[in-house]
Amino acid sequence: MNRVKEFRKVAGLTQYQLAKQVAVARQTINLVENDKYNPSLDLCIRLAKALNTDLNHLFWEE
Amino acid sequence: MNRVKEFRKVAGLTQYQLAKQVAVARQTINLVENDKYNPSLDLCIRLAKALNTDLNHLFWEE
DNA sequence: TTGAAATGTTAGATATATATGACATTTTTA
DNA sequence: TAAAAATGTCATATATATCTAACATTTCAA
Repeated sequence: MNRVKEFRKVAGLTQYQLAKQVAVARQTINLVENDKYNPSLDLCIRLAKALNTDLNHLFWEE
Repeated sequence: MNRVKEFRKVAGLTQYQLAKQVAVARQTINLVENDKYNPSLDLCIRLAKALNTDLNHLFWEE
């Protein structure tokens, strides 16, 4: 249960736009948002930067 | 440049002990500590918990 | 100052993250 | 409400994280 979708919405981005910004396929964003798999640290960091936040806010529970 | 080695030392653990705690091979810990690759988010979270810290402290720069 | 423990590193095998392409469904907008 | 845009999902392919095993080097205690 990460918060990528939530932060993406706040940033006003579509999955496609976010995918382009972090240089992955749109499907990859979709799968990450729906907890269908386990992204690499590198991708997590790129996502956090693209969404103007940090690792804890996106991926750390409690 | 993550801080896994630093936190592991503070916790008084060897690479082998930490590896066992987070259920990976010792070599995986070694490679992560030396930035030889890109761990999965899941492993990062297990490492943060095992070292009593969080994602930002271990892997977020600045 | 030797021997044991810890760490670094390599090679080959396997599991899985990620890509591409395609299509179905849902949501949004004209 | 129809068309367009966004999202969900599947299949196949590829890159790479992670495993095991082995050995070399460094660190540390007796």
